[in-house]
Amino acid sequence: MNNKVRVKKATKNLSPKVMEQVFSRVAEYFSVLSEPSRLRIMYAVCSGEKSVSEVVELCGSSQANVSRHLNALHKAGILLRRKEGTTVFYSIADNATVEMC
Amino acid sequence: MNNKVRVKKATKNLSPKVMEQVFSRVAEYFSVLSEPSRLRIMYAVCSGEKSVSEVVELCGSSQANVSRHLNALHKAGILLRRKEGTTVFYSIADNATVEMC
DNA sequence: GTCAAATATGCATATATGCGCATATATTGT
DNA sequence: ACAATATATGCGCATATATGCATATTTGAC
Repeated sequence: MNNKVRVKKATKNLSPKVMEQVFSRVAEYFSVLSEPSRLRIMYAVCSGEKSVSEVVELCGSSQANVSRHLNALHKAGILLRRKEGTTVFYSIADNATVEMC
Repeated sequence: MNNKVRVKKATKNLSPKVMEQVFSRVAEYFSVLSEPSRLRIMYAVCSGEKSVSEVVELCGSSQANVSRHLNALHKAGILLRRKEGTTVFYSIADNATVEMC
């Protein structure tokens, strides 16, 4: 099945309003991945669950920045979050994201 | 092969400097796809080659904006460009990009 | 309660970028 | 050469966001 048919099938039942919402969501998703700093963080985390301070060590960015970026990646559903005492661990939610990058 | 091993294999021979360049390129690629207006244009074009004015009709944005966005998508290697007289046609360069969206 | 460690957040600033507007450029037909 | 059409681009503005700095918040140990 060619691409034209595939996309048509996938979107034929969507109203223009819904299409706009889809565009917004997809754009937001890509937006989170559109910065080298966050990709560096993704690279640090994709080898296994890491705490914020571990990512700070690996990436060399400031703690404040890493915390913000990890939060953004988490809110976008790209990273999972696990709290253990005062430490917060982040890990890849879906390997497909890493494959894509 | 799990993701950790895959990424390690894919990056083990890359120096930190090269890694940074990779991050920059990937980020730039995602950046182009991180706006609803450009995704709308992608959706217009993914059903088949379209001229600039056709995309303007389909998207409802201004001619200037559409032209800029098409140019950006072309420079990122996401769209192909074909000139015929005064008309410029754009088309999807790689279906994988559409699949991804 | 107090202290220390880990993480998150408020604020100011610098940079980037999308958009509207007007205009430039290129190509075809007369 | 001139006009008409299609496309591209320069400019200014408004908005978004990454970063550094300081500080707040949360949790565990004593």
